[in-house]
Amino acid sequence: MARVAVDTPLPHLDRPFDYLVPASLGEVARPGVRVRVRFAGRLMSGLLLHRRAEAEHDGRLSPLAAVVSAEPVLTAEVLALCRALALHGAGTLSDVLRLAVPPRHARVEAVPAGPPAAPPPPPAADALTPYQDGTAVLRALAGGGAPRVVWSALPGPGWAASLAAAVQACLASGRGAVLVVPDAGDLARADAALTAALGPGRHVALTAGLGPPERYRGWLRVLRGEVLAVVGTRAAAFAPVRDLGLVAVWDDGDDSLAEPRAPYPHARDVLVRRAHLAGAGAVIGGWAPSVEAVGLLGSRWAQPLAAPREVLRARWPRVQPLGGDAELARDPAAQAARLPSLAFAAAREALAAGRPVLVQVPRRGYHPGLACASCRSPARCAHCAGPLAREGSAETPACRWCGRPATAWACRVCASTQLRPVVVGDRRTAEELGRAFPGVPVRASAGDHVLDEVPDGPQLVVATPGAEPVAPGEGYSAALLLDGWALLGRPDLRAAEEALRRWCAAVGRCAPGARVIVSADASLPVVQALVRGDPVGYATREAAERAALHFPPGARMAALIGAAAAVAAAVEGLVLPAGGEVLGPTSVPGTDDVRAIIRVPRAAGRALAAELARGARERSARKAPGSVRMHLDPLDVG
DNA sequence: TCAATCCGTATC
DNA sequence: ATACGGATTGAC
Repeated sequence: MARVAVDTPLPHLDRPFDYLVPASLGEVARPGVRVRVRFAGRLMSGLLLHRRAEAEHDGRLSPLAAVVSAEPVLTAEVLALCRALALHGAGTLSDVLRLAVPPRHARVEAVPAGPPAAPPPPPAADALTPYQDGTAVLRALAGGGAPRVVWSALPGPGWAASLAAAVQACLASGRGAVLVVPDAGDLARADAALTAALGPGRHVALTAGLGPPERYRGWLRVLRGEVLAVVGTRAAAFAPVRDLGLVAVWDDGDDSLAEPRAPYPHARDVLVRRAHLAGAGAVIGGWAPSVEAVGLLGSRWAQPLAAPREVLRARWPRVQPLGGDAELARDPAAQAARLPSLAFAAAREALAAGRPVLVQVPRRGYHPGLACASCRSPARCAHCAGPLAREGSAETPACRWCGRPATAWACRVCASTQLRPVVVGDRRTAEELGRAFPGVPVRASAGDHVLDEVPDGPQLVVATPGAEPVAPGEGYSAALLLDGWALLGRPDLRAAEEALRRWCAAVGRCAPGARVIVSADASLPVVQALVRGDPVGYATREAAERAALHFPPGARMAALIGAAAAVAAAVEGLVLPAGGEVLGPTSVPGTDDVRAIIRVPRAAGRALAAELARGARERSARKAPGSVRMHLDPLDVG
């Protein structure tokens, strides 16, 4: 008898089914193999979960139609992880398994397994020395322990070597390691650091850019134990590493780590859960760890890993905020080149020393939000604290969560009753800078023209957040972070956290002693956090504030998206946990869909996920018309 | 009384 | 989706 997870999209069939194992398949029908089974009269794919003597089902059993290949592609550890993720995200096991187990590539699979992984060379240097207890973390990993840390990385290119040192220490204990990074640029840097630390051939890099055969080849090498270490983009969080001893994620606040397919697991959550279930160590960090990561400190699941204050102070650049519009208006240089004189001076200084200057400008195309005309805090709904926006040419702005019109609005911070739209920066910045510094080369890195690195020498490097090229040596000598209020004024509850993460990414590319000018108000806590180099302190404060406003992660939210009638019926059929509320539905701009938001106290999060899953099973069992997408802990509730 | 058809429900 | 069972209908 074999228990099989059948690959069906129907939520009410989200449970294992029992099949007889024909004698001819007795040997190959092992746990984890891909199978074909007859299911409701049709031949369907599935994964063999386990073999049992007794069937749970009392009816007649069908035989397995075929074992697709003898490769046990689903390990017990990854199965347990997928089950936990499905439960947490109100999704089906099949949906999560599709994310965890890549499609088969028969030709690649036919190549026999190579020799098992050799032990790594001894560590050459301790790349965690600058951090308080960094050496202890490496020692614990090398000794078979499972330290879990939220890591605030010092600025500079050393982050990749630090992570490679952690992976190397884990490998030294005979266990495997998974490292996840947000994008191809960071992957190349982490890959190089791992090669430097471990030598060639002791790890694999997994990314969609490889193409299916190459990617499957690498994935199989991991599954077969030919390598014990993996670095990759978000799907690599599921890599079937043997004897998992360490998970690590770099820059965990980057939203490319959020999986866009249901049930939308975030690579950080995948890895945290995996470390928890497997008893592995964890390094979650970046130049600015996310509010969610810092939440792991509050619950004592992880310990902070940071440099001592004097090390940080020596390494952190001098950050000078430019203040608000009033200051700009008094500044004649600002009117000339739209560049305040302070920024102009910092750039000139670095260029004169023959060094590159980073200019960070926001991307265009953000949803225009509304802010307080007086203190510029994002405008929030008086009822549910959702973000306000003006739909089309409507006179009265409305809440993007619950849809209530904001009549008689008053700012929560300064009590002003005036609203104003947030101004977003534009592409002319690069040309204006070029005019301000004639003869100095201007390089742009944005969108589909991202530069990986720039050569040495005086130059202006204009980049959108996330596209900052690496500068030679320790980094840029100056950075100008423009249009800060545009980043801060986005109608998104994570706007300030995201602005800080992007600013810290720019700081991370700066050399010691660099000057950083940020065009944002010095009195804002998020700007002070940048000046002090204290993103974790900011995230801690932000988490407390969000809890007071019933925002995630202080509360749990779910978004239900689909046709109006389907969403209404789905919401109607739910029995919400105590303290739960429904916001909306409101229309989703640019689509025919609507979105309802369900918000419950944090303690009721598990109950909410269970109830949403029950609702989905019920709707699919009675073939309710229309489909409703459910997204727990959505990032974009703005 | 039997066969054809419809509808609901389970899918091993 | 598809298959199966039970109920329903219509003809002899």
